[in-house]
Amino acid sequence: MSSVKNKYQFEDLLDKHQLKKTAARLRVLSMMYSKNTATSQPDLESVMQDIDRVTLYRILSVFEEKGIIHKVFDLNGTANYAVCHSDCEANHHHDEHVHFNCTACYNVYCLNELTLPDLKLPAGFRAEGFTLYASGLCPTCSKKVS
Amino acid sequence: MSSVKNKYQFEDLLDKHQLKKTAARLRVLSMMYSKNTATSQPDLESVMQDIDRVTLYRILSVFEEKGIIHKVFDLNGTANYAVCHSDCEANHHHDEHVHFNCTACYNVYCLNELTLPDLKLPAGFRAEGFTLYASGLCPTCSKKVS
DNA sequence: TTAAGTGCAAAATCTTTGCAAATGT
DNA sequence: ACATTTGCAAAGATTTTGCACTTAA
Repeated sequence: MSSVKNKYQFEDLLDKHQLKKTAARLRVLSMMYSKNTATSQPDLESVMQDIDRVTLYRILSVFEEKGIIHKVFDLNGTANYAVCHSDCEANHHHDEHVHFNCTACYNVYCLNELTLPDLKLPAGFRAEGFTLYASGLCPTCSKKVS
Repeated sequence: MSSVKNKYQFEDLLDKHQLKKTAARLRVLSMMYSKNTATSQPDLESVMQDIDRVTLYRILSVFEEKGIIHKVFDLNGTANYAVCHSDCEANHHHDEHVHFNCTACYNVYCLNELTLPDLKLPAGFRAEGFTLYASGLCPTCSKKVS
């Protein structure tokens, strides 16, 4: 997966969704693509202190509507946002993957390469989507402990 | 599973955890055991309007600490609480089961009878717990639609 | 030029904290 | 009687809304 993108690809991405290419949006995109973990509103705020808190809320919100990012809740119930992959459509996300929440650093990893095993639900339940949350130690924190 | 309990069993449960048997706590227990879905703070508030909002927060909080209930977040990131089963210990919950979140009525069902299939994580990740969230239509809402 | 996006102020929620009064044991 | 629990008020935190100013196209 080509998670590394340059400035022009971010601009294209915004174009594609009929969003204006503002500095704030480009910075948010650039930050989110540079990390392999999901980003929360507090994360964004602390990194981009010169951008208004409300603007960040609105950027996350419009990116989610357009299907550029998707939302995932961590162990504390805080919303974290991660970039979507090509098969994500607006409001119909391919979030059927595994999220890993580290209990030490609280980072949320999207493990896109894993597929969920099939699962039979009790009679009457009609499942449309699945998300598996795993929690424990991520590679980085795992090293520090052992 | 004997999810139906009477007044005396709730009192025993509180006793066991060295909690005083107050009217508010007994009512919360009774409500949570009578449902097969998880309960959110807003749920509780609307049903028990005569009990102070803060008291409900504190009851949920102490029940969770003692391992009487466990927390699960629904699709909207709202905390929902469900009664724990016998193998739940304080701060070490057996929540390795499947949660089903209905997209129509937003109820959260704990499907305790299902076990999670094994899953291999990428190198470096040390998983301690798993929770699978399924979303779709619950039996009740499923009937209404078809 | 003008529609979209941003910043600021303020409102609306949600959650926590402190303390006095009430309750359970 | 005494420690716990509750209710109320108020503080904190988070998220949303309205509107004037700014910016991208």
